[in-house]
Amino acid sequence: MSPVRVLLADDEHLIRGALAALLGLEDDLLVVAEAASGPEALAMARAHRPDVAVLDLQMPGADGVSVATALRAELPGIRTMIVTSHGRPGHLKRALAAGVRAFAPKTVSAQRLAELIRTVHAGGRYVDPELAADAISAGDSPLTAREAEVLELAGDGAPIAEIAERASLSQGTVRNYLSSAASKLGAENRHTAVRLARERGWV
Amino acid sequence: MSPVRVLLADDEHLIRGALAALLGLEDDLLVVAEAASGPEALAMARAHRPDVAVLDLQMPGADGVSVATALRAELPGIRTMIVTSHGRPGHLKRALAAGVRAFAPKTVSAQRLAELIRTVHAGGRYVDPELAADAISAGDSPLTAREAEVLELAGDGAPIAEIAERASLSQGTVRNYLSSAASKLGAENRHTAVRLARERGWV
DNA sequence: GATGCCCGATGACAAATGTCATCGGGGGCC
DNA sequence: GGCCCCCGATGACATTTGTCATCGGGCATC
Repeated sequence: MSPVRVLLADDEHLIRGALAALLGLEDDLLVVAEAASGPEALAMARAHRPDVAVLDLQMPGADGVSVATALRAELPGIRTMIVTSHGRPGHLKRALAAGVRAFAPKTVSAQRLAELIRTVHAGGRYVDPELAADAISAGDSPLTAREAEVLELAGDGAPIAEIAERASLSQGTVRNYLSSAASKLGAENRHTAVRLARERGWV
Repeated sequence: MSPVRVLLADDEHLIRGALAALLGLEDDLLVVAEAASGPEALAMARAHRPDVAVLDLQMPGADGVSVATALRAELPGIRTMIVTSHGRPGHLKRALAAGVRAFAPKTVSAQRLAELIRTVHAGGRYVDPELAADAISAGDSPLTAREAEVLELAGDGAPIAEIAERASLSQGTVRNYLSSAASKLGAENRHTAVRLARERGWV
């Protein structure tokens, strides 16, 4: 049986290299390409047509989920999986929506990762139980589209005036949205609301 | 010549294992212990007395710098180095103050890391040029001790009243400190001030 | 001993923000 | 059609926050 052709994408050279070396020890796995950024991962996928793409969540240029989305559209034959250090519920949700087949934290062992790659290649799926539990307990976002949008614009601490301008809304409207978003999240001001929404992956 | 005895501490099993495997390939390096948390790293250091401790910056329990500080006090014979994903200027400064001999991002290759371990073992020092440049350009914190403290308490978006209570200060005083801190940082409100200070590693 | 800086506080004022009621338009659903 | 929810807006009001001047105490430095 021919080996599973794997694409590794992670911006940390240290990890990527080490991983490539370890996975290379498995007889049935073959790392055919490596990438250090989102765009590079896409390019490598186009060039090498791997069976499975192992993507880090945070990469320069485009994050793992964006890459997965692009791959799904362009090269649906490639199965994607996400490996990440900080798994937030929203990421998992976004990832699954993007057709990612597996989602695991970097705390798994290389041995386990190799198994996951095989599972994914065989058409299986996997989600880290702990992350799944978090995602389920976080539930769905109670925020409306505009509330989320405004909340996101408020993310870097910008004043209302700036948010209003960037969202092309009146300041009053912005304040109303922020107020209702904060109340839905149980926050006492928009800044904690932003933090909570981020923790739950709703922005 | 006897090999360099190395302690590896990183909470991400995937990386730690991969790293251990790769470094193990080097004839002159010997990974004698691994740890997944700060306290565990300390325990392992006491038990195995490595020559060099390679510490991740962010670990549960105690971060790399704390571990380095503790090691310096308790086992000064162990040379420490920090490897990290997100190198912020303040971390570098704290690390050097803690007697860390090398500071590198995880974007280096395993080969390079092996070299660094040898360098550190030989008594040398190394700081990633880019991180060093950042640290230098970020300069010293213009914040006074209380300003920084209050700014940190403001970190999660807490209202003034809560900050005042937690800092045992009057609300007016808190507002004054936040105001002066924001003005020193060129921010238009405390929230962006917090963000800027964090980016520069001043909190 | 004067000077300067940090600490901690107060008062006053202006500006930003949060909250609420209310309005009109649009769309989905029973 | 009636109901509900979202969108976008306005006005009014209370609260929070930012800004500034000012004060006194402590501490270091020249």
